[in-house]
Amino acid sequence: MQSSKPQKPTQKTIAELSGLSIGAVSRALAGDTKIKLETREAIRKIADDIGYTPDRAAQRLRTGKTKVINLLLSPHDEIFGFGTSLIRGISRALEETGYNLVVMPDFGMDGEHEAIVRVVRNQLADGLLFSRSEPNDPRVKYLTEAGFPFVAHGRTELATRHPYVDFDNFEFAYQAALRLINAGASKLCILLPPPTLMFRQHLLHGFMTAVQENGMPFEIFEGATLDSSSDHLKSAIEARFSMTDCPDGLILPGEVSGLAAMAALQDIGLSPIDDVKVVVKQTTGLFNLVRPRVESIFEDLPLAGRQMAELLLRRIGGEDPANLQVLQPISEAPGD
Amino acid sequence: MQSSKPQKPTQKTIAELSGLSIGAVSRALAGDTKIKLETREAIRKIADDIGYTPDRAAQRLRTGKTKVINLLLSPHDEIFGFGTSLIRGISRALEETGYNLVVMPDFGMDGEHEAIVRVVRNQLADGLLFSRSEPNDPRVKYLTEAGFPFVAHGRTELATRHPYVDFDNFEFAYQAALRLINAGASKLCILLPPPTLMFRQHLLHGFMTAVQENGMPFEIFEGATLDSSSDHLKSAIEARFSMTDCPDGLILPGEVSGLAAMAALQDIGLSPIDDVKVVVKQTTGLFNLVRPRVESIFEDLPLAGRQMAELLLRRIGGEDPANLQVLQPISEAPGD
DNA sequence: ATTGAAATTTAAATCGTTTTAAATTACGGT
DNA sequence: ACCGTAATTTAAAACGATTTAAATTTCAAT
Repeated sequence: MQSSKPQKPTQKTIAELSGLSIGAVSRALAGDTKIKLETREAIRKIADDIGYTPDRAAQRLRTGKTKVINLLLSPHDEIFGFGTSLIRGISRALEETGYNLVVMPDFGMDGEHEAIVRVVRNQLADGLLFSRSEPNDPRVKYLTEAGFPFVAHGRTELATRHPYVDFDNFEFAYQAALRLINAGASKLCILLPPPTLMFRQHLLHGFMTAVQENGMPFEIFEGATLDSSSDHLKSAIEARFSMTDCPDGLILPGEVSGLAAMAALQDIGLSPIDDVKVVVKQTTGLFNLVRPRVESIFEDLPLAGRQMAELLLRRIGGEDPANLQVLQPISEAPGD
Repeated sequence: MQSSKPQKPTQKTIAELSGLSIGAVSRALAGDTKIKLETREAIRKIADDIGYTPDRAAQRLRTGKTKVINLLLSPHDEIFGFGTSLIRGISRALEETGYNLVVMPDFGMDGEHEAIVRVVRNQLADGLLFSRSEPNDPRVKYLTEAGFPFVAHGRTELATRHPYVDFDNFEFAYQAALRLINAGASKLCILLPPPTLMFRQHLLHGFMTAVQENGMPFEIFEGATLDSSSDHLKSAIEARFSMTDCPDGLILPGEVSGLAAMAALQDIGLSPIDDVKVVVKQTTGLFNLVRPRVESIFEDLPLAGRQMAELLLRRIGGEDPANLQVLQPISEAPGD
């Protein structure tokens, strides 16, 4: 009676069913033209009929290819849903490729490099994705040297050209400043990421270009960075904007910081519309729902994720790293 | 000169170095007491010295254990950073276990069940996590039947007791209603998830209990659910609260919907403080920064993720599913 | 010394695939 | 018919671990 377990079909099953050898089956399924077209089709059919799917572990053991992409998630998600947005984009690109996405939140900088080394040395993945690049990024250096495929979110200042997807933060800051100027602000201020991060430079450069081209008074916000806790950022903003000479135009390159700053302004009795003009970077639809409504410029994170994954696959496929670089332009899409 | 590639150390390397057989090495590293303590220590030492780590693919092929946990990410993130929060908690629990977290966003309900079946049949993971349980959840049924380890976020109405982690949404709605009543609201309203989702029942039940115990007028919000797009929800709220008999107390069990509702109220000239009292469910620090400040009740998602992973590991370890159930109480922590 | 059971170790099979090298079959040209 | 080459297919060796069954060693008790 009762059949003793359906027994997962393997190439051996197909070999027996077709009377061919396992080797022939393997080649046939791989589409090797050394196998007669006729036999290839016959085998393909049997495989489909019995619902054969190759065993990942066996393939991986034999070939060394893991079919795994690793995403290093930084603990600093200064933007709401940063991780999820990226993940969604990546998964989209990986959807039909047979690749799996493994996420590794790195708990503190301490373990991060160790984690990367482990992935490379133990062949835990075929490629690596990470964000928050630094001018002299040690991850980029290590991976480049090891010849391990990766795509960074953000550029670096390293000499060797490596794969990246970056948002045009120069343009973001430049346009944000222009908007403030057009709105009538007379002294501009921008909140920046910590100096270690590459995109601080781009933001700063874009900002400086705009203020200098227009001869505007300005200041770089001190006392907090984009990575500061909301509490800290909020009190820092309150402190600065309680003073008499405070700026009346503020650029906030992140949603959390945008919200924190607006709360701060309102809590000390300033209007983010009339008293201090605000421009935020938006990555979700969040600011469409925040009142009062402030200006925003959109960064498409799911798109970035998709592009990162696509570049990574091409890199794994052997393409020259120097050609795998994408600079994402700013857009005003609502991002929902 | 130049050594020809460091050659990743395997058990064979250790066997040669120690003069023992591969089998002995394997047992020794596994801590098998059939191997003399002395030898075990010697082997352990060699392994550490040469930096041996077992090959995942080989272990997986031989044992059938993947050391992979699969997370099905739903496209309906009605809460900001739902995915990331959960992921963070899960990763925390998996940190030292050797398990990897693979995330699979399911693109539409169509592919979801297919994806689950594939994971089970192809042994793509040792266990599965997913959210948004339904009263008669097909995933729970299938996985229970297949004997495949899983933990659901949310309970079901199924007869067999299965592992879950759930937030006490009854208590959330109950307490939220009480707060509105205490704040002087005279007619309460709650926004609910779609009828297919289990937690709608809990919210509804908690809400009804509170209004009936206090003899309050009430209504269930119609025209939108927690899963509606922000745009749709916003116009629905605007429509309803433009009418004269509208409620003056509103419960919003999600951050996005909370924000959308507040925007709607403000846009039609109502104050979320004076005109319509609002209570939202908070899962991040978001609402600490939203002005005007409204009441909130906190759901700890990273904690839920950690608990889900812990239960899953215990389930994989063979524990009785019926005992692996956690009901998370509400809390007022700021959730940052 | 000898025996037998317990303690320790080894040899070899196995998981499911890919791939090298060898074997077989087919076929056009003489 | 026969030969040589091209076209197909097969047998067997990996990949690196775990595990069954068998072999060896150890050692207390006679």
